[in-house]
Amino acid sequence: MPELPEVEVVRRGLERWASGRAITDVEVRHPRAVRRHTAGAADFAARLRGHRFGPARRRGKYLWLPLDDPGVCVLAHLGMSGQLLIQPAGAPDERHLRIRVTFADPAGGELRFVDQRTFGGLSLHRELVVPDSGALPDVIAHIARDPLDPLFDERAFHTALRRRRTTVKRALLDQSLISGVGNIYADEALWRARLHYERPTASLTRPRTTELLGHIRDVMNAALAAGGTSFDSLYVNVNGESGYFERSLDAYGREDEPCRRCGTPMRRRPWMNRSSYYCPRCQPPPRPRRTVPVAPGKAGTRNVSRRPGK
DNA sequence: AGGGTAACCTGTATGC
DNA sequence: TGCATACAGGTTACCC
Repeated sequence: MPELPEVEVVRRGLERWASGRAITDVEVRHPRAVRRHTAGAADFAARLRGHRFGPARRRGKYLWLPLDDPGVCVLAHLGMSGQLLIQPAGAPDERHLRIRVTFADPAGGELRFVDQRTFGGLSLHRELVVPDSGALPDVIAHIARDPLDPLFDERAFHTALRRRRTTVKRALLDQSLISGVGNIYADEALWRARLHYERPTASLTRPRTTELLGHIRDVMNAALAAGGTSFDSLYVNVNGESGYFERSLDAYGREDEPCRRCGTPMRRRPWMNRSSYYCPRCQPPPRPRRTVPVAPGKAGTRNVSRRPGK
């Protein structure tokens, strides 16, 4: 369950049902579910066995559980279809069960990683203490803080947007600029901010950036309060329950339905091998940044977006 | 250097 | 019914 609110729902479940428990065994049923571990699945299992999970952490869409083996942690990414479930030991195996973790207190259930598309997985890493960044797994050092992180640096984010020569939705999905935002919440926040997804980031003023970030936080907090967004049984919490934020979506998945602000039919456009949903009236496409040079002798070429100061 | 695209997978929905 | 195609909430390697 991919974006920040859904991952946070899972983190809370792990914190409650997995943290503090001692691991007795790990069964890897699909080799690809263990990521970036050259020593292989058997070694992965051996390094977990006998250790205890610490508190559940999250940055953006990544989750991790430190082990009582100091400086070592288990990192999880759900990809497009991954689930972390706490199941009674006797429950029938799910069709796409990839990894099973059993504990010294079996009455508390076992932890299962289930993943239809195998874009997600678990991996084992060193947890580094980065002076300015807190403790986080070494391989996600490039992942930016997420908008719900109290230490998210809004000023630096805005500076980065101004410097980039890209469009606003691309930037929102760039996990090295801001993490946790995916296709759904990007479309929702852009709709709320009345910004077209192809708006150049360099054209955003500081107040616009502040406003956009406010909408991202609002929609994510609202989704979190509703248990996340679920379209089907693929996206569930650790107890297998769906969130119900889908009914509150204003943009995502609403092609041809009336904009909840102005009534204009919403549109869907193919975008980066997926879709963007927007209101053509509330979120008009940006004007081209540069005018085509006029023929010599004509009135003058006007450059609409000359950058201020040299 | 940084932006943009294709690939990694399995399943479901839709149209012919 | 069968078959082909499009699409799905993410990330990465690799083009240019």
